[in-house]
Amino acid sequence: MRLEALARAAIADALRRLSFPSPSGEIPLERPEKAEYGDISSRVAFLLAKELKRPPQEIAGDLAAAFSHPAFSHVEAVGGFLNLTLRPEAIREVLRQILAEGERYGEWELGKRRPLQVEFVSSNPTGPLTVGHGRQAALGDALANLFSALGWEVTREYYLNDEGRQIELLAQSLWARYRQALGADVPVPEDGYHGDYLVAIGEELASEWGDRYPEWTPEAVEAFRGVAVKRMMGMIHEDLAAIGVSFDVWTREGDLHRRGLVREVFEALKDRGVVYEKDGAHWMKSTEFGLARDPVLIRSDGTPTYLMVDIAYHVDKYRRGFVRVVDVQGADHIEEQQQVKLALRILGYPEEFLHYCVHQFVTLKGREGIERMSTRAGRFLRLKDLIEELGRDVVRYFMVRRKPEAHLIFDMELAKKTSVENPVYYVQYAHTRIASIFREAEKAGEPVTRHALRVTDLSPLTDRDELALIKELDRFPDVVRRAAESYGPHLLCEYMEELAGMFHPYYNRVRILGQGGATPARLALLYALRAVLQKGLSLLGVTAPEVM
RNA sequence: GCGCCCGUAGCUCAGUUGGACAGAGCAGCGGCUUCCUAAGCCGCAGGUCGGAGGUUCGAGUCCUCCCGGGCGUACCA
Repeated sequence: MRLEALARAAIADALRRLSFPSPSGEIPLERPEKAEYGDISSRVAFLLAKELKRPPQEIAGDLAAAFSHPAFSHVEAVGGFLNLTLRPEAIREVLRQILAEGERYGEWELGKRRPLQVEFVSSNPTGPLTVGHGRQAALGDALANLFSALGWEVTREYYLNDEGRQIELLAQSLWARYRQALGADVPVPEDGYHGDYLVAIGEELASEWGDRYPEWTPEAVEAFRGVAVKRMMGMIHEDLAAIGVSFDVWTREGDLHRRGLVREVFEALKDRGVVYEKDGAHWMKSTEFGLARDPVLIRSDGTPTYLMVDIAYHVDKYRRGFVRVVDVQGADHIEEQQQVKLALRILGYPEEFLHYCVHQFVTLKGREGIERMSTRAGRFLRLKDLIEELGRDVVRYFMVRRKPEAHLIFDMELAKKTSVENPVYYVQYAHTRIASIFREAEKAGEPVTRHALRVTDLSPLTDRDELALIKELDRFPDVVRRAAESYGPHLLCEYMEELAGMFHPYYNRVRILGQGGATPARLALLYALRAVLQKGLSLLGVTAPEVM
């Protein structure tokens, strides 16, 4: 049994013995920072104070007196808190269980193999991916990994918006570059795409097609749109390959139209009476439901807006059987999200179906001219280039290290020059050191396999750092769960940095090899630690190197 | 104006469902290597948790207002 479960059972037992009521919900537990407060503490007495009409400290005192559980060596009531101290054997038992679970330690079965979708990146094919998309790629992929670990059947999906006005502008921008390559003085449209990346493609097309498209005719639109989207998708695939993210499903906006779904969902909204006509367009009555404004669903020219398609897309997701959908999106989509959620609510879809992981933007520090990135203005740093410069591990780790809803200041110079003090290296180095010990241990004929270590005598593990490490390892499954359910992979970074920060001093102080009976026991501890580091890093899409 | 997010040490940020004297890394200063990788370890210094009220036995955490920053407020996506 895990330590928290142990403590809950013991406290519940004491409550029963005293005929005290149980608090509504779980018995609250904490891991106190100070050693003198024990291994686990509970403020359950505070919760019962009102109901029992007695001061918390009295209740805690009674609980301490009635407390009796073999896993705990002593109990103390301090200032209303109930502080529990575990017996070392109970802590070591946790290690044995971790070794029994092996590489699966940290996984859950909460998802029960139900289908869950993570939609992320979904960048329009109007340019390569920038470092901003990098945050989303790292975040989405980590969340997908985390939900897999919770036992969900996860689908990674990319929504491809390959139609509409932006694509038209892209095509026209490319055509302008093509004309320029042929010596014509054709400017890129002011609200078009000004990035360099279209210049080279324009030149290629000039030499391939010659003067075939002198005017911006419907034929030209068709030709350039096709080429532009194809080439942009090529770049996006390169960027995704660079960061190591791959998708299971690509959904194109055009598919939704062709299936008649957009029309059908619009009609459904109309049937619910939440659509009205004004100025030739169809609007949704969102203000009646408390939102800031009414959005257009169908333009006066009869074409559906992005929002309308987005609503239909989510209906489609539901029909495809997803029990839960997580959309990773930038903060500039918040209003859109409110509108989609409202529409789904009106249509009667369950509230818990759609979740958004909203993230703020990445600011690049140390690169002149691109502090405020804009694909359209051609002012950005390509994700692939960043990764080539810093390495995939550093980029991925940095991108998820901060909570999504906070701005991320990516200090280029720091990320580069601190390759020595970088937190990702700090964590990876802990793994590398353990790997190194295991190489030496094997040479020395010590037990190194899980099979051998799970039956080894753990009683030599009496050092305070050793017991503290085991207690920290015990937290891992909860961290995984919380990181997933709160859409905060940064919690995993924090945890692993803590773990590495406990291991390095221990390593420095305590020798593992050549210590007689203590050696196998310590190897057992390090085996579990290595497994957790591996698992944690892999959940973030970061490697766990054997050698650095 | 309205909506959402952020404001914690010089810098970048953590901080469970409110809890026991506010944490980490970097930067700064001073130490540590006959031994499993020094990409490491030990120590010092550094903060009126943006401000003001309020709720509570207890507020960095919840509520209100204010200040500062970001994003949105399109028949763009």
